[in-house]
Amino acid sequence: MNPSGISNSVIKRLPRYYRFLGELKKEGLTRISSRELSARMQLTASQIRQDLNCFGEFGQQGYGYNIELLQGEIAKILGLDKPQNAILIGVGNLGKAIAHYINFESKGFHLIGMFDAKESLVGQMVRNVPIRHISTLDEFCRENMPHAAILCIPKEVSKEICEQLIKLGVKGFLNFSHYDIALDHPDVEVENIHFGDSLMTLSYKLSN
Amino acid sequence: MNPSGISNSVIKRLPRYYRFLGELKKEGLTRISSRELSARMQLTASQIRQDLNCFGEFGQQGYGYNIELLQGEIAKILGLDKPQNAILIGVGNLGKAIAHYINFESKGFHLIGMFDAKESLVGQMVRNVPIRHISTLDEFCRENMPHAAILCIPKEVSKEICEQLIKLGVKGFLNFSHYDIALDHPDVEVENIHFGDSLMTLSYKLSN
DNA sequence: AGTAATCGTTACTACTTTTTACATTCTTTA
DNA sequence: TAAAGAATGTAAAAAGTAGTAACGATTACT
Repeated sequence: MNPSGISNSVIKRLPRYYRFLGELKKEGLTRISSRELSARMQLTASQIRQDLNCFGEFGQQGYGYNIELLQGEIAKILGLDKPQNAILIGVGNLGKAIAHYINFESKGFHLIGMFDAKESLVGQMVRNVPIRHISTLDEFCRENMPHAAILCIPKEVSKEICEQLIKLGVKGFLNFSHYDIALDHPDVEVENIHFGDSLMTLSYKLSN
Repeated sequence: MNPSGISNSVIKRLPRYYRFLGELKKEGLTRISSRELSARMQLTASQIRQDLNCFGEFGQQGYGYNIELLQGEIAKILGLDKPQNAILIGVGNLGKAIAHYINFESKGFHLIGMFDAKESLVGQMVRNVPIRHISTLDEFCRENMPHAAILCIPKEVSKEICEQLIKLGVKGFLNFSHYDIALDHPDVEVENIHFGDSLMTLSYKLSN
């Protein structure tokens, strides 16, 4: 169970609900029942009702859910309506791709800065955000107070930068490095994305 | 529980064991006890012993585990010793970064081809692998029989390409698109990586 | 040879997740 | 406007999972 009192499995399903509702909206639908939605999402109707019930009463008996309204509620639950400032550390191949590829705005964040140790990158713009030198991180954070950081840096430098960022008040990390962030900072939230681990897991599943 | 009879939570820990053992090796250590390893990895010793016990008896009473040997065993369990052929579909920002960034060889795979619909990309080389036109996918697969595909394509085209690949015998997917692969192909293995969902989850955790 | 260390393994406990079931409430239609 | 039908919200049960503790057995070390 999460600090918020909602189980992780429920929380992890929320973005998927959000996406599916977006599609239904695109299809021009205005209402849907838990039964219909369950068929589309390959879940049970009761699970959907129970998931939503964690956060409030968004449906109406005899009618179902208003798609637009429900999506809006989920957006609020996810905090998408109040974007948080984020910075990206490490603008190598991966970092650059992430910056180009991900639409932060629609996912609850506002990218306000990018940092790298490589002088030659400094000054370049990616999506109207300038790349700054890592030595200016402290100053930038004290002025702009980012809430979240996306870490696209090698494990070796992760520890130092993480501790620096946590001291500066960063509370959330999207972590692509293999460093185990903040194992003893209970107030820091981390989402890990480890390509390598996913590949090895896939390798396991294919070999067994 | 997995088809293999081992629970998913155990399997997901294997890559991390593998990585930690690699580090210990680098430090010049040759042996370690479950107790010492548990301290480093923030697990309980009991859990480590039980995890490993799913696959065999790799330690010795009174001694502990030989690091090199254990890492080798885990590599075998993960199938890293028998790399499988993989192809990458969609060589945009993300696909290109993945191709540059990930060392497939050390993670159980051998990248043998990349595909895109954009003519201007065709012929370019990334890490000595040529980009081919998507129209040649069928022919290539019939000749080279890839086991796995990394999907870096937009949702809209995912469905079609997935079905094509499954028909061609591809059994594993590393899926970056938001399409729900193979919901009714029980013999197809999928690892999903959804940046957007991870960001939204992080947004939730930061707002609640 | 005896002591200490450490594994492999079983059994237990706790937790989490999902499903079932139904009373309640709303919509719809005649 | 009343009755029938539809679908929710929610509590309680069931199923499934994961983690911990405990201990006999085995090996290393002095």
